[in-house]
Amino acid sequence: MSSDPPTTRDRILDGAIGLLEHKGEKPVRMSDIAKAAGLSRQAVYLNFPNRADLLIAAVRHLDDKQNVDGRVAASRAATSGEERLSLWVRAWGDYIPVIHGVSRALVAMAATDPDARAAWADRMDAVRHGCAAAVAALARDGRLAPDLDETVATDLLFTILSVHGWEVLRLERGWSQAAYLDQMERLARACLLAA
Amino acid sequence: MSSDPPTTRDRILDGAIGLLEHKGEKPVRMSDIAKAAGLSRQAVYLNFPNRADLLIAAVRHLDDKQNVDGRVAASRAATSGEERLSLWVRAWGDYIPVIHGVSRALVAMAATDPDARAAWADRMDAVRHGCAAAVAALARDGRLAPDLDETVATDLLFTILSVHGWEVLRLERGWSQAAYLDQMERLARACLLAA
DNA sequence: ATTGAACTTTACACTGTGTAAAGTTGACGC
DNA sequence: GCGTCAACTTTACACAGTGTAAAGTTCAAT
Repeated sequence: MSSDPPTTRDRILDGAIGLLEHKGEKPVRMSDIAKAAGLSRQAVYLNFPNRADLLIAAVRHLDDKQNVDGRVAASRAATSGEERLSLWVRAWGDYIPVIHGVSRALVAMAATDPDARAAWADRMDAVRHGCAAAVAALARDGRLAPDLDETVATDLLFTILSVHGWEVLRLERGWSQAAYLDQMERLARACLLAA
Repeated sequence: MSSDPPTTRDRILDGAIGLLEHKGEKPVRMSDIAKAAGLSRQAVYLNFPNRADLLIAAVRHLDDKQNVDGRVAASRAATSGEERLSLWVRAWGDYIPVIHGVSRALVAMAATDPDARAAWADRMDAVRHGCAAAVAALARDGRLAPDLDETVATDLLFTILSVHGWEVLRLERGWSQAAYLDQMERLARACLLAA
């Protein structure tokens, strides 16, 4: 079952993802990715028109391999709004480490490339939808803080759960993933729940 | 009083800051900065060894012109810990729009340039100190949430008050500065204060 | 034996940074 | 008026990284 050798395309994407995950200091170049996939630089351009498209494909590749949909489905199964909020915070919080490497590269690329910008905006929109759904579930239960409008609450939750925040706490401040998740859940509840 | 014509150095820095403030799409190049200052590209290199140093100087220049110390001093004058937290959130929150343009450029530069990385880390450290002082004041008053260690509380406040968060809410989500400040104050209180 | 796809090799155009050096300009001292 | 010094311009080039172009290799399938 699926023991076929991976396609060149997949080898490139897996190589790129690997490099971006453990990347230090220097940005990952097309030639680095080629080397990681055991190809010439030109062969990479036979599979992807440019760096932006490669990075965008890498994100989608990760989503497939890591089953984002499945992860998120768990939070949709929640019975109460509060439970849904917790599950969502943890589902997304646990997905951040997975996409973090590629995300960094894509965000950096977004500074110069409109396609990269659009692709990242698109993904962040999906995350915002997850936040909106959690907030809506809270509101339905009458558990949303009364002075919070649903849109504002969604924006707040979305901001709290930013990849950037994860990077600061986890990588710069040295928090464990468990501590990160606990505090984000606590923060989300403190900020959104009615007293 | 101080009606001397500005030095070339200052004209370069002011020009760079202006460009970075209203920058759209494309990154600001050395030649753009030169043009803004009414100089040749080479003249810029007579004043700054490289782009990273120019950006770092621009941040410091802004600090001087905008009197960071004065702004922060207000929060130090607070009598209660709670007041200090509010004043700090607002002082820093109101400074973010000022440095935001240069900050973006410096952070982007940090991806490739160790000096830029160090300069930005240094500034963020200063902000963290402001957060730590506010948290310490709360703790002194016994108003810090009992399940929060001072370090964790500082990290949380620091993350909440990230430039990135401001960008998301203010620029992407279209919040007003007043709404941003109100919600950040509310968030900080919800997250840090004892019930 | 031929073909075609996947790949390599070589080479080059382009952008932006940074270096190098010779030439211009104008204020100031004498 | 003359030199000179600093601030600047102009021209030119090295370098990295992306992306394009095209000719050559390899090998499996037909």
